[in-house]
This record gives sequence, C-alpha cells and structure tokens, in this order.
Amino acid sequence: MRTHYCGELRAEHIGQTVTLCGWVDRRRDHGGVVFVDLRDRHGIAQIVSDPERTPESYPQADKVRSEYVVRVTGRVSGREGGAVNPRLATGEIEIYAESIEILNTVNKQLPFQVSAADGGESVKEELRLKYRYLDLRRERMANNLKLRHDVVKAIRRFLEDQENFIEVETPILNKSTPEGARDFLVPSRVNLGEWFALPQSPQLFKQILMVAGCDRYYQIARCFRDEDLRADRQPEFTQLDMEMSFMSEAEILELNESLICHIFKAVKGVDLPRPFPRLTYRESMDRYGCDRPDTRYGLELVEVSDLLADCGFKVFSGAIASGGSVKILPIPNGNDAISNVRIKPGGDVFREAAEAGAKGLAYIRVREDSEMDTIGAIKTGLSDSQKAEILKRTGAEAGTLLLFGAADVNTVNKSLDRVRQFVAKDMNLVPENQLNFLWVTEFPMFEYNADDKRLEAVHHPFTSPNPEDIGDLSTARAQAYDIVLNGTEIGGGSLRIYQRDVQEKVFAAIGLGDEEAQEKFGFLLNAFEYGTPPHGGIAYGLDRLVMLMSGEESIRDTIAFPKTQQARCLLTDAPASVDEQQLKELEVRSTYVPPKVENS
RNA sequence: GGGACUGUAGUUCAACCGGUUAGAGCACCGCCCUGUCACGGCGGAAGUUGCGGGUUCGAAUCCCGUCAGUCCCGCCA
Repeated sequence: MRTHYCGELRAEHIGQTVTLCGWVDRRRDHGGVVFVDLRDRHGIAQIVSDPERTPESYPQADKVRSEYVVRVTGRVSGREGGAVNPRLATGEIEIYAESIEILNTVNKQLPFQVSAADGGESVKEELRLKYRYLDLRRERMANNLKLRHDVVKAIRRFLEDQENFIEVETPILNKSTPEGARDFLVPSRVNLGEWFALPQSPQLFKQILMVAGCDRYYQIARCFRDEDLRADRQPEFTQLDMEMSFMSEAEILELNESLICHIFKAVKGVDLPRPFPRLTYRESMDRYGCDRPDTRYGLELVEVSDLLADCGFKVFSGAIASGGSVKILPIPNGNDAISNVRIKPGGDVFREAAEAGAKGLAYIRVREDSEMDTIGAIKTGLSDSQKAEILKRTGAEAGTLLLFGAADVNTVNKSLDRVRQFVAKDMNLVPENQLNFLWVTEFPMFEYNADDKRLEAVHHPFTSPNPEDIGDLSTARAQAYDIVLNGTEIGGGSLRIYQRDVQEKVFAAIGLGDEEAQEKFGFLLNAFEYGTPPHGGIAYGLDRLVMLMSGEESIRDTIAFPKTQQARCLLTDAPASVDEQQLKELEVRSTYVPPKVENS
C-alpha cells in the first residue's frame, strides 16, 4: 500500500517515486499550487500539487482537509534554496503528487487540532481523554508512547539478552491478601460466593518462582490497587517486576544500576555516573527529612535537638522535652529571597510547613558579622555559645535564612521536607537536565500504626530483617532498598525471608496469627518447606519512570488509556452498570442506594 | 471522607464593581490568491455562559445546591 514512511524521506530519496499513507496535518492552498503536510508516526512530509507539473492531483488536493486519511504517489524532489525548511526533518525534499487518493474523510468538526504546528495551545484533559485516539495522534503523546516502548524494549534486551532473566506471566485472577491497598474483587461464577482479587503486585508468585528454581524472573506486570487517584497514581498501573536467587543485596543493587544505565544509554544516549550514591534510611531522614530526597540541590537539614534541649525559648525546649526534636533548614541567600511575611501565618512558606502539621516556622536571619536578626524570645532565649554553635553547624554566612522546625520528629521532618522542596523551586535552585539517582537502604521493618495500635510492615511482610537486628524485630532494620530519581521513588525492593521460622516471626510481629497466616499465605509457607533459595527482588513503577524521562507531570500522559481522578474512562465510559442477569448468575446483589438528588 | 482551583462559540481564552445585542485568536464554511511551511486577503456561520434553584428592576458575574475535570490531604504493605 505504501513504499515509505513520510518522516523517513531524505535528500537521498530524490528522484524516486514513492507512495505514502497518512493523515493530512495541514493544507496550504495558494489558488494554484497546493501544499499538503502529510503526517504518519515517523513525521511529516510536504506534498505538492502543482498545476504545471502535476495537474492530475489537483482535484483531490483541493478536497482534502485536516486529518483526512490519504494515499499519495509521487516523485521525491529536492527543494531549492529558500524553499528548504530547516525546521522539518524532511525539509530538504518534497513530493510532487501524481495521485492523491482519499482513503477516509473527517465528517465532524475536530474537537481539537491535532497538528503540532498550531502552537502549543493546551487542550483540556477531559476533552483529550474523551477523544483519546485524536490525542494520541498528536506529536507529544505519540512521542510518549514511543518512549515508553523504547524503555520496555531496552529493559527486555538487557534482562533477557545480557542477564539471563526470563519473563513469566503470573495470574491476574488471584486471592485477596491482608495488608496493603484495597483490592479489586471479581466474583467467581463457578465457585459461587467466592471472590478473586486482582493482584496489587505479583509478589507472592515471583517468590514461588524462585522456589521453583526459576533463578531470574522478570515481568512487565499490570497491578491493581483500589485507592484514590493522584497525578502519579492510577488504579491500574505497570511495574517492571524482578526477582532473583542467590544474590546479595549489593549484587542486586549493582545489577539494577546496570539496568538503569542501559535504559538511559539505549533510550536517551546518556551515560550515567556510577555507582549511584547510597544513603541509609536513617541518614536520609536526618539530612533531608524524607526517604526519597532530591539531591539536585543542597538545603540539607541540621539537627540541633541536643544543643537546644535546655534553651530559654520554650517552643524549642518544650518540643524536645516532650520527645520531639528541633532541626534547622539553612537557606543561603534566603534573607533576600524570603520575606518575613512569607514565613508568618498567611505566607506561602508558612503554609507549606503548616500543611505538614507544623504550628509555625521560627527563623533567624544571619547578617554581617554573624549578627542574628530574629524575634526577641529567641534572641534572649539562646545563649551566646548556642548561637555560635548554630552558626557553626549550619555553616551560615551573611544572608542565610535559618528556618526552624520544632515538634515531634515526624512533623519536623515532614514540614521541613516540604519547605525545602518548596524553597528550592521558588528560588530556582533545581537544575534542569540533571539526573540524580540514589539508593536508600536499611529501611525499618515496621512502623507503628496508632489507629490500629499495631506494627505494620513498611515494605511488605516478606521482607527479610537485617540479621544483626533479629533479636528485637520491633526496631529491626530491613534488607530493603528504594531507588530514587530526582526526589521521586521509581522502584523498591528487598531481600526476602526464605526460612519459615523467620517468616512466622514477622507475621507474629504484625499481629497475623498462625491460623490467618496459614489461610492467607499457606501456599507460600508450604513452599518454604521444600528447599527455598535465598532470593530478593525489586519492582519499578514503569509509568513513573517514563513520566520522568518524558518530562510529563502526570502518569496519565504515559498511559495510552488512563482513568480520570474519579476512576472513570472518558473514552469508553467505564465503569458501567451490568445486566441484572449477569449479577444473578454470580449470585451478586448490589445494596447500593443512589443518593437522592434534590432540586430536580 | 476533606480542602482548593476550573467550567463562556468546535477550541483556547476575554468580558472591570451586577448594567446595551456576551467578544477575540485558531478551527470551520464561502470567495480570491502559483512557493507556502503557524501562508496570506475578504466575507460568513457559530453561544441553554456545565446543570438546577435563589437574590435582584437586571446575573456569565453574587448566594445555595449539583455534575464534570484537575491539584492536594486522608488513603496508597
């Protein structure tokens, strides 16, 4: 049907007769000569219908409109001098159309313009999602889909061809498991009254594959979690899921660095510096107040709890006395950049801290000669030696603004982390085009859930505790790691428990009784009785990784057919009601009562 | 479950403090134009101001409710 793609034609094709198929990107009619920009997945080529050279194509060239589907046959011709378009990859040539065949027309007015030539006018996302087929035709989205494909292709080449991984598909129809996110449920018709759950991840199956001697497994796996949506969260999303046997944590991190480097080299042509920096969870929380720090800029936090425990400023000493802490976010040149109004209630910097639970933001402005400009209570409450030590620890120079967080440790970290990120953006401290990967290791095994009054697994309950900490699991570090890119977690994993007795201890620590553990995970525990190799793995959020690589701000722009924040598909209008008969067959009845709409 | 923002022509936006017939760019339609590439010129059509109610002499504008989309908190092992 065609001989070439529009976008691949170059000067070397001059003289050839080619047949192209594609969409009309744009048409320029000069009353005689007509230009048609023809677009396919690979780019745009200019078609010319010239009354002197190709009069036979004029009637059709006159009829075509934007987004018509046409087939063009003609001779590739070089453009002369000023006719060359340097902004087009095919700008040195054009095709004199001997025939233009209209394969299909557009019968309605387009809801938005597909052509990238129309300037970057933003189209409402609601409209883009409803007409997703037109949206995906646009250059930006077509590029995103291609990038995603390139990433997956690079992953497969590396894991399969270089590292001996095999891809194994695991069930979508699964069993509901405790902990974790809310499950999507699927009723079983054959087993009435029983339900499948869609997988939140292939976790258990990949571990069983290790027991099965698979050695190295990966899967581009769809995962489902019935939780509320965000810019970076969809109810169904894709993981690169990996698991491997007989590898230490260090070896797993090493292999994954190679994988990431391979992806960026293959897709972006970028050589990433190795090894990636590694931070323990403890260190990350101390220095950045979060477990996925953006290290493209400084603004590291400084601990001063020990220093200010008995100072005269009650906000500080009080916070420490009740088990909390005081930390400082030093902002070089912050004195000029951030006014007092912005730090006080009503200000934007204050709001960031307040939304994380902070009551306020104490501050010190460091002036010339180490003079400190601050509120009276702090001036009089701190001794000269305390002031001197603050300057020393923060390395503050004239012009530096010191922002204080004083509360329980979590609130201090959370609020200063937010302020840190906010200020970095505000002061333009985030370098573009920099890729800062890092590993965060030694996550805690558990954290206390105050609502349920019990410990919860930070990663998941199959994560192996650090052997050194096995004596007291409640405070144990896990052999778990996250990989972070520019402040976004793109993947996480762990070494797994492969001994039944350790697994039972961990279940006990999170309050999962023997009976329930047997009922929910008996198949895994049983498998552990039959020769389980030491193993571990990792899972990457593919949508997120592609989002960062494409510069998009939502994973919806990396997914061909995403859901809205209300978890609806605007293209198909899913979800939708079903026939009564379908429910009957499943012995399912809805108890849902639609809310009464007033004023109707 | 909660907070915030948005909704006006096909589309992107405008319309001051509530005051004539709700405007503009692009798209669309018609005519003209033989080298453009965001072609150009002239003309035209196009509106339930998301929906429902209220206040008012008068509502795109103010109030209440509702729907949809987006961002965030909760939630997401």
